Amino acid sequence: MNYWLFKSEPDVFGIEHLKAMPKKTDHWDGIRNYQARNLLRDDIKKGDLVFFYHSNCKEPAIVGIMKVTREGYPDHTAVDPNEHYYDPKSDPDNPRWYMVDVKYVRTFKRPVTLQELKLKPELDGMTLLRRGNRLSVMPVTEDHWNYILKLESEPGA
DNA sequence: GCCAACGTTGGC
DNA sequence: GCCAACGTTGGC
Repeated sequence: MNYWLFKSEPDVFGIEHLKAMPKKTDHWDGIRNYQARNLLRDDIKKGDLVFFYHSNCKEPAIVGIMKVTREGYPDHTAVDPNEHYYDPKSDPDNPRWYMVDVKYVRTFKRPVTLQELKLKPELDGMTLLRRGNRLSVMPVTEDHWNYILKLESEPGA
């Protein structure tokens, strides 16, 4: 079992949106970055746990946990011209982009903010904190995962 | 295959 | 709204 972190803009699709979906489940579509695509296609497995991260907002933070319920399969929004993330170069017979299904597990007792994460020497080297990092799907080590859960249980920063 | 131009991400 | 970082595109 592995751990991951997915970014999403709360104004577009936040953790509350996922919670409100039928079966609290949705597909994580729209990823158009090859490195992230490879993770979705090859490495992210059913049962893996994922931090839900709110990006590009007032208070960037890890806000909860979801679980992978279906492993990588072609992202159909890439071949639909009506979709915002339509990619005209993606061939329906040779899918370029992949997605997984995720299910809402729980919302954190409090958001663990980016600002707070940056202060912790225990999290040095975490992909999310790397300068200039723009990956929207990334791995989280087990140590970092457990440490962040511990932070959640402590009083706010 | 190099690299400048351009577009996007995302924190601040 | 600014801008640094970085991925992608396309001319050569």
